[in-house]
Amino acid sequence: METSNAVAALAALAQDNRLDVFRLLVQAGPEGMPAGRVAEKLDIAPNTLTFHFDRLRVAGLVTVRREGRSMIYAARYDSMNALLGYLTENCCQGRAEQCKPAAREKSRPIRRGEQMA
Amino acid sequence: METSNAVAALAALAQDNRLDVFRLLVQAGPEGMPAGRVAEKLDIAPNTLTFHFDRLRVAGLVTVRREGRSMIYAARYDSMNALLGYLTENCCQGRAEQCKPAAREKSRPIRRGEQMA
DNA sequence: TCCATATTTCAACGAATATTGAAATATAAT
DNA sequence: ATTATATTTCAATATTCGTTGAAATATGGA
Repeated sequence: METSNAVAALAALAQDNRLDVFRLLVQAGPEGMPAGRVAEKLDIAPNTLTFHFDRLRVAGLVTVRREGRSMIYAARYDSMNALLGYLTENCCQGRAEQCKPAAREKSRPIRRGEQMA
Repeated sequence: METSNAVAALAALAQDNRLDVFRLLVQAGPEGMPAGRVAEKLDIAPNTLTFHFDRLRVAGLVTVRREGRSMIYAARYDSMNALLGYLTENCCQGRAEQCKPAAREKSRPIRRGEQMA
């Protein structure tokens, strides 16, 4: 992933409504969810939602397909993975461990044989 | 990390100059780099750079300290890690593998009358 | 066909953003 | 004390952003 794409993806996610939308679509799984149901669940006006879906779509983070009267949006897991890869590569000197401070909180258990950075 | 913090961090990185600044600081290591050197390396006006440093600092992504006449900015690896954690947790259903194309089941059209997740 | 449902398009608006130039501040050197 | 260096502050500006309401489009059902 190139830097310009990373900026686009970050910008797409850097808005509370859009981040909520994306998280909901991730939860919904690969089959996606109709726009109306997203609007309902997150209490966002349909036209506002169209605006945000568009941002996510242009940034490559979601796909759309029509199913009858509904437009079904789905998260693009591959794009999210590419973004995580970019951030790990460029903002952690290539290793996620680089980002972990020595005295890290107990956000997750430490597995056997794991390096402590 | 809470969603509002994630949005703040994403917004801080969602700008080409700022992403460049952060990447440079990550490369620079824990000791950081003086503002002037960042300005020089990235060819950004000093006052513009102050604006961007501020955004990164408020978002918790960098620290500053004075060293003589210089202000030395350094990347906060822990914050970056927290952001990566948030994204992995909330946008990949808890596993980075979820985001890899190979790991997800092939998407199929939804049949009429089929219930949505 | 006519009507209801689902979503998008469009114009408008205030708010936030990124950049610039000029002036201010803080520290160091002479 | 004066001058130079490093950075910030401030006001101004153009641009982009997020939301709203009204109207348009697309599909399905009676």
